[in-house]
Amino acid sequence: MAEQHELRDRGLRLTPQRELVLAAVRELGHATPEEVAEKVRQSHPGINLSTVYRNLETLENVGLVLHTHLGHGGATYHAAEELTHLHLVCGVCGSVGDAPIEAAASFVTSLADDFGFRTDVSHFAIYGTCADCFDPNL
Amino acid sequence: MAEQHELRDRGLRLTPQRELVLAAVRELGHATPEEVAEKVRQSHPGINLSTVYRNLETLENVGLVLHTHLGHGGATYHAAEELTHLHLVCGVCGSVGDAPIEAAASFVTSLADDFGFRTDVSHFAIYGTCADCFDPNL
DNA sequence: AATAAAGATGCGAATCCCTCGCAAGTAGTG
DNA sequence: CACTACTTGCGAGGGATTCGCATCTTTATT
Repeated sequence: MAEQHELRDRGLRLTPQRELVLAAVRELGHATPEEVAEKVRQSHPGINLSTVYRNLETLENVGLVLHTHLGHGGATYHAAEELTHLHLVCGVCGSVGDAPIEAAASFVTSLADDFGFRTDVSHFAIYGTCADCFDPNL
Repeated sequence: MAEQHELRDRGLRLTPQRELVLAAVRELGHATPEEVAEKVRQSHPGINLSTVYRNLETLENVGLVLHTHLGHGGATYHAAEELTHLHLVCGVCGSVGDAPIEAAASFVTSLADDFGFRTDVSHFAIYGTCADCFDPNL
């Protein structure tokens, strides 16, 4: 249960940077590498952006972290265990809303049944306009 | 019906570059700015990449073209009228498969009803693993 | 047709985001 | 405590996109 184990059990070395990157992703919910770096710098000012990128990649390789492309360009990282919702990305305000994964269940099933396509919910980003930005007058 | 009108009617000037960019997007189905530029160069070798970017943006502003983020990083552009399908992006081979938009109809409806979220099908990219890359042994 | 004003284009520089290479530092092992 | 492999920091490198600006075109007007 100690954090050390989850890293070492997966064959990773325990470095302060690595642990901080993972902790940051978990705290932030979803964040860009830049945001993760900023978070980590609160307790470890010297961390290098390259290190953040490399650790995110490493953590993703062992399944502790996942990334999604939410549109703008950069990737967004999530802790693997927090992926219990869909991401509703608003193209107007850029906000990322959540919706329960079950909302997509039948959709996912029909894609699998009809097209043999296995939808990866972790990479599932939905674009549109959120309720706040949707103006009936337009 | 003439192409001139669809551009001028939307307040845009008619330039050879603009028309060629639009034509290229229509011919290509979906393409990156780079690919559009390459296509345009077949008949207008001197076109500048900046011009392609600017025109894609302009055409998008007036609704003739749309873009999606298919994951890798760069945006992919589509002619607005050709958006009659969903994009199933395979994370393994990178292929972009199609599925009829109706497959998502009930999903879109429930997001609207339950969350007030208006899903923009044009920006709708679905990540997962295509039938060809899906190996039951994994 | 000639002309003026608004817009577009080309070009090069500048950014942004991310990746690399390398030397120095550090965790894990016996 | 020493050794080896993996990590980190740092700076350079690279690809994609954006910007600034001078020049040229399209359009609306004479």
